[in-house]
Amino acid sequence: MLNPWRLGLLSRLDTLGTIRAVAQDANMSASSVSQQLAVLEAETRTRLLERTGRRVRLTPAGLLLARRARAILDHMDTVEAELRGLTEDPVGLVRLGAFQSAIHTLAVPVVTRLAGAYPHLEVQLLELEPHESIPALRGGDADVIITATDFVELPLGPDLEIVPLATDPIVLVASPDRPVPRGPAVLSAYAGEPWALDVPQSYMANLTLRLCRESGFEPRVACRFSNYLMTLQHVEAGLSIALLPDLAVDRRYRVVTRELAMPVNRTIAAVVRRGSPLRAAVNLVLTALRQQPDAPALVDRPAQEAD
Amino acid sequence: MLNPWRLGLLSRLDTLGTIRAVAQDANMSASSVSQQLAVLEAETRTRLLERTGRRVRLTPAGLLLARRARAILDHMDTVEAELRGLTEDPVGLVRLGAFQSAIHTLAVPVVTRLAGAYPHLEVQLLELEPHESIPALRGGDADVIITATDFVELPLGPDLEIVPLATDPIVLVASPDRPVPRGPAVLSAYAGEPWALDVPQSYMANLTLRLCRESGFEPRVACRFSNYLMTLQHVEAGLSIALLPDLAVDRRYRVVTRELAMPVNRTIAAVVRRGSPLRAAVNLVLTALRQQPDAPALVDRPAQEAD
DNA sequence: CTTGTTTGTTCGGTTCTGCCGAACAACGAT
DNA sequence: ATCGTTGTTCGGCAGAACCGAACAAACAAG
Repeated sequence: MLNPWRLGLLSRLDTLGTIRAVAQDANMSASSVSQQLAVLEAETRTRLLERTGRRVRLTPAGLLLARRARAILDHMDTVEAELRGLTEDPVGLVRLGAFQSAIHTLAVPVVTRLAGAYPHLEVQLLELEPHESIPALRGGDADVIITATDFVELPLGPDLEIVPLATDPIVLVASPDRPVPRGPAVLSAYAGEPWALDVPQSYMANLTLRLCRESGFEPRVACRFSNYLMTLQHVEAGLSIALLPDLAVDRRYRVVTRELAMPVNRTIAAVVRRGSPLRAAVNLVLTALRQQPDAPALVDRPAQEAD
Repeated sequence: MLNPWRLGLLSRLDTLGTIRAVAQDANMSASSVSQQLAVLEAETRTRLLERTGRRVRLTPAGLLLARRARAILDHMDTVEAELRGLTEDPVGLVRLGAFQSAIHTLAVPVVTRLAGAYPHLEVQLLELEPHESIPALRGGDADVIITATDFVELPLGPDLEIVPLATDPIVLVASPDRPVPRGPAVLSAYAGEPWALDVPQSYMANLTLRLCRESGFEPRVACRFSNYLMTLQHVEAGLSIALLPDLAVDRRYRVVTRELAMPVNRTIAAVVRRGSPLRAAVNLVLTALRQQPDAPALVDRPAQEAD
């Protein structure tokens, strides 16, 4: 683990030229500076200094590290400043875009919770499907969006920051009156059932068709709805079964859900614009989204350490 | 000064959820983790943790810092990796672009010095004026360029990295046979002299005209050369005086130089492409450029520290 | 309601890192 | 040749970081 204080000493050595000057500038003794730089050399296992005459010069590696050190310290300063700017209480308007099934399971609870706790914060809710939410975010028409993809790593580019929220498994949903065995569902067992599908070419319709065909049958289409709630009603009435994202299954409907024997997971993530320091209000919404109790936690990175 | 080890603990807390898990993951006791996070809160003077029930949750500020911590640690890892990649000895071709007057004062000495010390390193020298060197660098036709501007902060964008090398003062140059008083030169004293100018619309010609006019006279144009060496010969012969960048004045010519009473300085800087890790050979050339003994050192940044 | 387990925090003692001053070695200027 | 300057090494000390134990609080189970 590279120590930034030592990096700062190296950077100062680059600009001031002599160890004594660095020591004076940092209110330390020259011996300490010498020792710390030696430690830095040991940690990085690289010769950074070169004794030439009675002074010291930076090796190519040392000079590179000195420049990079400045960038790192700037980075840390920026973060610190951003953190301080977050102290002020969150006020203003935050426009939160979410796709349909995320609205009532994620967005609405968050908005109601925040509305009670932060009276000066206004959260505007926009229904934006994944394909339209990214441009809206980039164009400044939304401040935070909730989107879903099949991959954990979204190829969105460096101008956007992704905050994973949860994984959303695709589940089989059926009426409790129907004979549905417990445990993970094997699709081929439902080959003869009437299926509720999304509208043609939509994400879920394509996915359902693909999974059914991979299981060896062509689903019998009982209906096509553009709205998950109508699908749920149809299923609840015992008229069909369907594949839906778990998030879309409102628990108020009398339906049973089963995970798939061949699991299919989407990643639900919040996205914000990067670059300018994050507004306190926006970060608050982000935090509230992550701390939804019913959303399964998502481990995103083990944060490896070096010595 | 924000401690990255502590930041790492915070990041792990974000992903693992509980302090004990962090302690186990980091081979520490839970008490230490708790203490270190408390220290982090004190250093940043911000509440990062929130006790909720018998576990702990991150506040909005804490969650923001955890995410930023990951970015910082990634940054440091990247630098470390780059540094390790620099250990291998520098081989290959480095194309160094420089403008005319920088070639024989900066570039050539560096190339000759490196040629002796690093037999596997090949440095190709290209004459590139400032206005054409930047596109050449961006287009991959050069690996390092030496350029000059009137401002220390070059508005080049985030894809290029600037390494200040020296400041280059504009000086008055005249034949030693001419009566030139010692000390800084006041231009109005040379109103009647014959002037050697660069070609019309060139940088130095425009600058000379502007400075003369600001001093209250129109210079009498004795000649116009596109090449500083020809100008120097003309001046040496006693036929004219001229304003030239100090770097352009080859000491082999029998001329005298005077600083200006109203100093005009250009900044000489090296520029490299940012983004991909720096090649060892390129960094070596960069280092050699910075360590030219006759180039006046340039203090670029005091590297401020916070506690 | 009580008990047991889990979680985070506080306290006292130990270990280790970081710092200083002095002494030392090398270089360069007078 | 002498002196001042620069960087490094060594012994000693202060403070930071760590651990284990004890404590407080919350949730689950009996």
